[in-house]
Amino acid sequence: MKVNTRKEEIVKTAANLFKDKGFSAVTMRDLATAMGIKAASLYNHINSKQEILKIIIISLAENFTEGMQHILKSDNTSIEKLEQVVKLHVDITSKNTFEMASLNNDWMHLEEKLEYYLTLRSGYENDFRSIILEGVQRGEIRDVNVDVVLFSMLSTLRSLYLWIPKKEDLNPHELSDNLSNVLIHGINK
Amino acid sequence: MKVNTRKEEIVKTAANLFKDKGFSAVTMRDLATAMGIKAASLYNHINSKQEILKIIIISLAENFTEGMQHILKSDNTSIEKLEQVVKLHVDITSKNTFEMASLNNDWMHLEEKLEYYLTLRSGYENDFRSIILEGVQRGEIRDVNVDVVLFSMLSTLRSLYLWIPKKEDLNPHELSDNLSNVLIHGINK
DNA sequence: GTCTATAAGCGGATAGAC
DNA sequence: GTCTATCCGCTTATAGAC
Repeated sequence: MKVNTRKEEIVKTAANLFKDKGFSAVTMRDLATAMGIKAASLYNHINSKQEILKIIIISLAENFTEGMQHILKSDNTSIEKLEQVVKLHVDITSKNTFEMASLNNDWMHLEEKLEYYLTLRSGYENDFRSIILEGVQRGEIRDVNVDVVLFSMLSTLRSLYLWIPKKEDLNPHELSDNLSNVLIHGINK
Repeated sequence: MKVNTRKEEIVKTAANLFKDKGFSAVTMRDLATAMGIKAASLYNHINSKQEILKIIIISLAENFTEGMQHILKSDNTSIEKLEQVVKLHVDITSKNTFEMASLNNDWMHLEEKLEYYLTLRSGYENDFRSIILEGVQRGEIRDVNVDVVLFSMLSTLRSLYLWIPKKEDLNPHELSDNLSNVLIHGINK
C-alpha cells in the first residue's frame, strides 16, 4: 500500500503494530503513541479500530483473488501456473509484510466483512487446488495426495511474511525461483 | 495433555478458546462460561491468565526440544532424520491441536518465560537446519538453498494444527508418510 | 470448589475547544 | 488536525461467605 494520506499512514502504522502483537492486543492508545498523537485524534481519520482491520485485510484478499484469476486465464502448463502462484505470493508479500500478518492471524476478528473474506479465501483455495488436480490429471505432476500438496504449498506461501523481512538480501525474483525449485522439485537427489 | 485435574481441564478449555480467537481476545469470563462456572472460581485453580498461557506453551516447546535431541542422537541418514522430524511434528500436533495454535500465534504474549521460550525455539531451528546442512554436505540432499528448505518445511509443519482437525480420516502414520513424500521428493514427475 | 461483591484500571469511542 | 475531558462497559484479579 502507498502511504499518501494521513489515513493511509495510520493504517500502515497499525498494520506494523498488529504484526507484532496481533489486532486484539494493540490498543488505540498504542496506535496513537506510535503516530505521535493522542488516541482521540485518530478518530478524525478513521471510524473505528474495526475499520482499520477491514481496510488491511479486504484489499489484500482481493489482491490475491485478482492475481489468481489472471493465472487461471493463461494456457500455461500446471507446473508453470504453480510457479506463477508462488510468484504472486512473493510479490504481494514483499510489498505488504505488515499487512500479511493480519491477513493470516487476525481475519477472525473481522465483523461486517467476515463472510465476504471467507468467500474470497475458500474461492482462492479451490482455484489453487484445481491447478494441482489438473496437473495430476494431465500427468505433469506425480500422483501424490492433492490435499497434502495444497496444504504444504499454501502453508509455506502464507508464512512468507515472517521470513521475507529477515532475508532482505534475497530479491523477490531469486526468492521466487528458489521457492518454486524446492516446492516443486523437492530436496531428494 | 491428559485431563485429570480441574486445573488441567481449565487449561485444555482455555487452549480450545485461544485457538479460535487468540490469547488476547479470550477473557476470563469467556473461559469461565465455557467451564460452566463464574470467573472468580477459576482463581481457585490457577493464579492468572498468564499462567495458563505459560503452561500451554512451555510444556509443548520442551516436548519438541526433547524429540529433536532424540533424533539427533541416532546415526540415521539425513533424509531419515528429516522423516523423523516430520513424524515428531505430526505426533505432537495430533495430540495437541488446540495447544499448537497458542504455540504458533501467542508465544509473544508470554511474560516471565518469554526468553526461555525463545531459547528453545532458536535451538530447535538450529538443530533442524544442521540436519539439512549435513544432508547437503553428505550428498544426500540436492544442493538447494538450505534456508529455503528449512523455511518451507518448518512453515508446513507449524501449520499442521490447522489442517489435522479437518482430516480426521487420515491417521497420523499415513499423514506423516504423505507429508515426507511431498516435502522430500517434491511433486514434479 | 463455587459463589457474590467489588476493586482498580484499561478499553474503544465521543463532545467540543482551539 | 489535534487537543483535553469524559463516558461507561469490560478487564483481571481479590476478599470473604457458603
